[in-house]
Amino acid sequence: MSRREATGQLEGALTGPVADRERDTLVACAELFFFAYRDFTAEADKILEQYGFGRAHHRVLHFVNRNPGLRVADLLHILQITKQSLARVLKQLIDEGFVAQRSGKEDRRERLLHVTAKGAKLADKLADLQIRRISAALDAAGPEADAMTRRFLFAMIGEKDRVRVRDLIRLETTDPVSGARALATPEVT
Amino acid sequence: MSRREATGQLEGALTGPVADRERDTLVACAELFFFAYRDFTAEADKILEQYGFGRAHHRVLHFVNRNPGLRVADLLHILQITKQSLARVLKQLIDEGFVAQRSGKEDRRERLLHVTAKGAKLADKLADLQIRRISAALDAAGPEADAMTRRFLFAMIGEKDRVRVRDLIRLETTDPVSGARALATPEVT
DNA sequence: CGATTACGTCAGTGATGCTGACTTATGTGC
DNA sequence: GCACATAAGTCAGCATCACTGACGTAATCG
Repeated sequence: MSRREATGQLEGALTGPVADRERDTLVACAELFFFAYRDFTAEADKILEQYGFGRAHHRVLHFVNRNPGLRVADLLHILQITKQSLARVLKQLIDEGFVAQRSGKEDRRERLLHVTAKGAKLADKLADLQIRRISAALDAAGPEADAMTRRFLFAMIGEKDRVRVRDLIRLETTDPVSGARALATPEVT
Repeated sequence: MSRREATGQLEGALTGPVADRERDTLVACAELFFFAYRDFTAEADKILEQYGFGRAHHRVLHFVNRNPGLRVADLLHILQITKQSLARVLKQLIDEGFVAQRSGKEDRRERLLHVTAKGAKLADKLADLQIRRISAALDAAGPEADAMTRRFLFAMIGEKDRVRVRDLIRLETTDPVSGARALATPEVT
C-alpha cells in the first residue's frame, strides 16, 4: 500500500503534506539514511587517508575501475562535479600511478581512463570493505532485502539520471522501477 | 537466504571474498547508494543556498528541530565532527535567529538548543522535501519497503552507534535489528 | 577552413572538515 | 573552600573538495 494512497492523496503527486502519523516514520528514514551513509563511507575514508587521498579520489578510482575506457566527460556526468574539481584528484591519481590514460583510437581527443594494477588493487580493497558492510546489512534486513533495497535506492535517484545510472551499474536483473531491461551498454553517454 | 550463507561462509564473519556472481550485485548496491545519497541531499542543498547555508547547517537545524533541548555535546556525537566545525555553523544559525539557546536549569553550564519559529519553518520545509522523495521511493520499491528499508539502513550503521541512533530517531515500531524496543528516551546520552 | 568538441590549466573563492591550545563558567568531591 | 572535572566557547592555522570564469591546445566535423 502506498504511503500517499494511505493518506488519500494522488499517486505520483509530489506536493501536499504527509500524514503526521506517518511523518515521523519517514523522518526516521531520512535520519537513518544520513547515519547509514556516514558510516558507509567512514571505513573507506580511513584507508584513503593512508594514501593521502580523499573521498573524491575514491569515487574516481571506483568508477574508472568498474568502467575501463571511461572518458573524462563521463566522469563529470557521473560525479556531477566541475572539470576543475575532477582535474585535481584525477591528476593526483595519474601522477601516483593509480590511473592511466590513453588516447581514443577513433577520436584522439578523448583520454580513455583505466586503472593500473596498483589502482585496481586499491579500488577492489575499498570496494570489498563497502560490499561487506552492505552484504551484512542486507542479511540483517531479511530475505528479499536485496532486490527491495535496489529498487528503493534506484527510485531515490533523480528521475532524469535514472537511465544513465541504470546503464552504468549494469545489473543483470530486471530493471527495478522503469520496467525496462538493464543490460550494460558499452560506453556511458 | 544470506549472501554469505550462499557462498558457504560463516554468518557474521566479516572477512573473506564474496562470490563474484554476487559481487556485481553488491557493487551495484554500493553505487546506487552513492547516487541515491547524492540526489537525496541535492534538493535541500539548493534551498539552503538561498539562505547562505550549507549541508552542515541543515544537519544541525534538523536535529535541533527534532530534539529540542539538545546539548552541544549531543550534537557533536550525532554529527561526529569537532567542536570547532560545529561552532562555526551553530554560531551562524544562532546569529541569524534560526536557533536559540538557554542554560540548563539543573546544570547551568549546559546550553540547551532549540529552533525558533523561523528555524522550525525552514527545518520542516527541508524535511518535507526529503520525506516526499523517500515516500515516493518507498512506494516505487513496493509493499513492505518501509520496514525493510529501515532495517537495511539501520544495519548499515556502525555497531557501536546503533543504540544511540535507535534512541535518537524514536521509532514507535519494533527495533529492526537488535530486537529490543525502540521508544524515545528523553535526552540523548 | 571555421566551428565545435574534449581536455587541460590558471587564478581566485568558499564551505566544511581538522588539530591544538586556551578561557570561562559551573559543578563535584575531598 | 579548594582542586579538579566538565560544558561550552574561542583563536590560529591548515587541508580537502567543491565552485566560477577564462583561456589554451589539439582534434574532429561540417
